[in-house]
Amino acid sequence: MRLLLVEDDERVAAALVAVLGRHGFQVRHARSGHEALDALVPDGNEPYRVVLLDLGLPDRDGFEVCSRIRAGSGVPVIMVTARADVRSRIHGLNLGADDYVTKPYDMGELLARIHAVARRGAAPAAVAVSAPDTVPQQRGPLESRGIRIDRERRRVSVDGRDVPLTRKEFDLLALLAQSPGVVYRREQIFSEVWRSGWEGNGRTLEVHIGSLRNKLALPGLVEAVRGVGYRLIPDCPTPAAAEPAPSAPAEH
Amino acid sequence: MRLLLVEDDERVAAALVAVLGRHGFQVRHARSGHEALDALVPDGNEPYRVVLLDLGLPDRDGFEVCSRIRAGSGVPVIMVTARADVRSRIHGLNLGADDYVTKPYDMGELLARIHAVARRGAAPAAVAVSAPDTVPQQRGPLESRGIRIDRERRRVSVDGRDVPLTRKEFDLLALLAQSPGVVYRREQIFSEVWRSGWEGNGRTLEVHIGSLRNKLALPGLVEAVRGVGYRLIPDCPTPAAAEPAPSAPAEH
DNA sequence: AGCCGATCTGAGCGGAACTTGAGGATCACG
DNA sequence: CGTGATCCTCAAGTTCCGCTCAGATCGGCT
Repeated sequence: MRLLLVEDDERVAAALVAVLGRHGFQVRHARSGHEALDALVPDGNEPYRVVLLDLGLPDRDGFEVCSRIRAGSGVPVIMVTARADVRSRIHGLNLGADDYVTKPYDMGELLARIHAVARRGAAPAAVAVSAPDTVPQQRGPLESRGIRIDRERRRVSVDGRDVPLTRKEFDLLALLAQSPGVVYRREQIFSEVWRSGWEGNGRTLEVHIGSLRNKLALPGLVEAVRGVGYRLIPDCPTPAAAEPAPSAPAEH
Repeated sequence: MRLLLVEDDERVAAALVAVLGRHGFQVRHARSGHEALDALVPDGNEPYRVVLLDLGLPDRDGFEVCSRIRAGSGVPVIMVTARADVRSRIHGLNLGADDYVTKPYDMGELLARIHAVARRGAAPAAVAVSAPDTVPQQRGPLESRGIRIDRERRRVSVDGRDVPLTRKEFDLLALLAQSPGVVYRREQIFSEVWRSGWEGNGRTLEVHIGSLRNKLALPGLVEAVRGVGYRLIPDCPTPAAAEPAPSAPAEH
């Protein structure tokens, strides 16, 4: 049974490889998200039955890797991270992770969880090769359409112009900007930006979206999806078309 | 989306039913393991998409119920219990539970986990397994016949052309596309696409099917099955050969 | 306390989405 | 070939939902 381990810490990785190996897994070790995505491209070999996504500190990247994996494949993903707060858990699960385990964890439990997701049988590697990088998504301060979002300083600028945002506005934007194009449902937004489990009573969300739109002054950027939620329109004109690229699985 | 809640404490159950209902689940409440097992017997209704197994004190029974459920069905099971020790967790997971959540839990996280296990859909251990190549492809973008359905982005494109769909149209298409070729009964469609098991009064369903057909502009794609429901015609011209109608839904 | 910005709530508006009803087309079956 | 049931289309209603504005409430700061 093949398993893909994504882990940047060599020592942790070595230990895991050893244990997992002893339990019958054939482990492939990827040291970065990029390497992981490469490894997941179908190559005729037996596909991976589960991905163990364990990015130590740069967790932002972990989330991003997860959603990219999800964009092209249905492999079960277990996120393993030190970030134990509920927000992160919910966020990770909403991005498509199948399970979310926080460190420190019990090895036995991790194994049990791996088996639990693996026995569900991965949906057959989903769509063909296509859609490897349909959505360009920078790392670090993410940028698209002239918007620059600095998560650490919680600052946003449009075309160099600094735009002061309130807390909620920023969180909202940061969430949507995580995966431009993806539709975030209202409940999902509430559980990630507000305290989880909170149902917006009034027009709260709309009001904040409204003021966010005003401040950014980029018409059409934040799009409402009727009856569902909101999304950011990515800069590439036709993102949906996604270009099946009939002849060439042109990977950048 | 139907959900089976197994919970012996009336108050906890009531609260959960309320919250889950608000989040679009059609909840059936079983007060005991026995009742739960009864409820899981296939009865022609839409099957449960997930079981929330929350046995407060008589936990012994909880494990047993879980393994019995697993013996007869492939529904995803989430165990919710106060027993937090690693032993119990491992035991529960090894018995076939898909996730194990300990009280007290965060409602938002529970919801996220419910969605996570429901997302991948039950491996239908049910009867209708027949068709071998109609693996319900639950994750990632769906694609067939030049139609690309991206559920995350709620976008559909036909031969690269972006086709804007309304909520109902999209949900309808996404449902049918889950298993091309399989016939979805009207009631089933209503309970999936329209929340709460409300049987459509007028020509609602037909109208939506109509506009969906118009927008997709792929004649013959969405086929009406007289007196039953609708289905998508898969791209493989005729998986017909396998039409011995073994356990055919005898139309009397 | 008093100020001020941030957040929340409620009412009204406009438009998109949904529903309904009637008439015509099609199908299954005698 | 006739008949009833079922499905499709079209053109109204009707509901729902997101947007905006204005005022209320909350919370931090001096």
